Amino acid sequence: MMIGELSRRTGVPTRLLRYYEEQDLLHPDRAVNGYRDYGETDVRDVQQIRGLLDSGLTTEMIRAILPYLSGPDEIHLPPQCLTPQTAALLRGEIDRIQARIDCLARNRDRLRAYLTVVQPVVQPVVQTKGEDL
Amino acid sequence: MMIGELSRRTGVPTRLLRYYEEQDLLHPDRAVNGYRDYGETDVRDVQQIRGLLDSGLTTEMIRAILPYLSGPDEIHLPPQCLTPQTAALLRGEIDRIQARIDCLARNRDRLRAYLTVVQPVVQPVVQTKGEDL
DNA sequence: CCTTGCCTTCACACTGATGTGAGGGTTTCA
DNA sequence: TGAAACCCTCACATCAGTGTGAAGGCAAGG
Repeated sequence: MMIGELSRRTGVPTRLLRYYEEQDLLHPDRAVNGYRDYGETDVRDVQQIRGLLDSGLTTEMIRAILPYLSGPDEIHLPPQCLTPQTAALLRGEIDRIQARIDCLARNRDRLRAYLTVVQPVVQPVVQTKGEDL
Repeated sequence: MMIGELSRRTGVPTRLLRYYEEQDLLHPDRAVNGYRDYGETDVRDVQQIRGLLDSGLTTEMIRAILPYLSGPDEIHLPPQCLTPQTAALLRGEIDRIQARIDCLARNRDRLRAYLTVVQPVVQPVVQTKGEDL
């Protein structure tokens, strides 16, 4: 499919799809006329990229792990592709993701705690006539 | 305390402390000579700010909620200071953080699954004399 | 007094992720 | 043939968060 369709199907502007290619996250084929030619799997990949970017990962990290996230269930890479170095790299990325999760969870908890302290109970509705906000 | 000490105690460069002030997140007093004069609570505030920034909140959001977060345990502001809008905003942010956590956890699990499939068992320890990692 | 090490403001610059538009080719359809 | 709707590259702009350095004031100590 061409870039416009991928954009429509993912909701991601074409500008970003080109940017992700520039960042080596997507590798569409090129048609004879030079148009990018995306495959079906790119839809999922793009959503994956968006989610990870939004979660605070850099394109660099995503570039490192994306190949191993591609298949939903099926692993297509033969085991010997996983060199010790790659395995170590993956473990490192997992750790970093975990650290990020911890950080986010911590701050989520802080915000939640605050919210419950300050608003212990959701006010049913206004019972006085004044609007004091 | 002066900016240098706060910087040392929080690990945040002075440049950023000034930036946060410019963004209306910190409000140090000024000594007669013009030096910024921070209080003890600012240490916690700065860490708070760092965490929230790192969690993807903008300075604008933080500015909106920080006044309510200042006390470590004690909330001294009356609850009506938190407008319903701000509360909603806060809940929205919490939800978004949660979504990020979910996304990251999902992908972390995938990477782990990939590793365990491809490397079903962690080699106990080196039993041969080579160090190959 | 002079150096050293704080502090001040100002300001330019970079990065990553994005928006936006110019200038131009291609395909399709009327 | 011409307009519409695609596509291309290039490039400048924005935004938040930072780095960095210049130019200078203040304080303490030899």
